[in-house]
Amino acid sequence: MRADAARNLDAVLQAGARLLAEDPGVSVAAIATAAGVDRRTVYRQFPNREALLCGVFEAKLEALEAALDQSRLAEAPVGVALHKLVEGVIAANRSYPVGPEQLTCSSGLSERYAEQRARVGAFLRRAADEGLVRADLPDGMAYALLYGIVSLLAREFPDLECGRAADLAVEILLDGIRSG
Amino acid sequence: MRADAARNLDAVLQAGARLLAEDPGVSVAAIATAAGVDRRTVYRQFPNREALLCGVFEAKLEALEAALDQSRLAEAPVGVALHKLVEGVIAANRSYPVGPEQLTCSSGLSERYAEQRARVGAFLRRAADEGLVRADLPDGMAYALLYGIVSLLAREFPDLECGRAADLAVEILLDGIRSG
DNA sequence: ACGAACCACCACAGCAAAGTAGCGGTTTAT
DNA sequence: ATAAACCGCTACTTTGCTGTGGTGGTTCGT
Repeated sequence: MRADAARNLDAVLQAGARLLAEDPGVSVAAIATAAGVDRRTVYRQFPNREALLCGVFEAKLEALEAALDQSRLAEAPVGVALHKLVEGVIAANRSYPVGPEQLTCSSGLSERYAEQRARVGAFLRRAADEGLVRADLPDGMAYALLYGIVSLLAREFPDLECGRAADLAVEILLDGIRSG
Repeated sequence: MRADAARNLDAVLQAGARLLAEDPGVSVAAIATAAGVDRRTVYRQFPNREALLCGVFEAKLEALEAALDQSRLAEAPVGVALHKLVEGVIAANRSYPVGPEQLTCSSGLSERYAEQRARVGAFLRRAADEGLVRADLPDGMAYALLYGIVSLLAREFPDLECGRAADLAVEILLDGIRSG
């Protein structure tokens, strides 16, 4: 791929993530315009609209995978790993504020997404085994809460710096908002 | 309004809320079909698509208002009021699983929504004054967390019975998921 | 029972967005 | 420097949804 094409691809993916987050039905034309690119250019790199959405999700997925890798979920002390994980996920959500719910993708993205879910699930099980988090929650709830709270913080409080947001997220996830 | 018309209106609002939750761009035709009603019938009660969306939001808003009223936010002990509030909001979210983010309504719904926010905000301030919840959180975060966790539980764990879900939601909101 | 209100089944125009095509000009890699 | 790759532009067809009109049949209120 040529350098200018790569530049344009980046711009399209970034603009796409931003616009899709606030309106899942944005037109390809709007995304192209926001990326400072012709509509035809988008169609040159993605055969159709759905492929573009897949591309955006794949970009986010890769950012998340990088965050998981950096957190060393299997080896690091659970507290440390959790904080790193949360910080990475917040950063990824800031760059690609799209949610995974609008994924009707026919490619293998769901599998990669499920794999991530499994990795984090295993980590949360370890956290439960080591006595950090409750073990009596319904299946998948710890995972849902982790991503829910993190997405909430990332989306609704954009003024919070990444590290501070991660501190708060971990604090709230583990200890709630009770006083004292 | 005649009885059959009211029945159809209910069906349309309910189907609309359900379908809109999983795809904000559903066609009026799809909603009508899901409600077991002709497309023309929808257009008889709502002049256009946007009015239909407003109707759905208004229905949810009224369910939420009823929940707020029943919780006696200003007088009841904070713990009791919080639990009642959460239970009511979960029930409302189950009936109308649409989020308030897709509200481009030009009618006065935003005002009513803001009023609700203010009522709950005042209650949360009282909860902080009485020492139940932390007072050092960024502005609006307690509110965002309350609605975020409640929506999460209502949406992702539909098998949980309402009361049990409310127990869990309050527990997690106040004390987090730390073990012990 | 009976009139009024409501409904379902076409059918139609208008529009916005998806996707496609070709061309002349520009950027990139070697 | 040059050829290949890429881009922007304009224009076109197709598709799916919106909103409207009419007609005959059905259901509700009294």
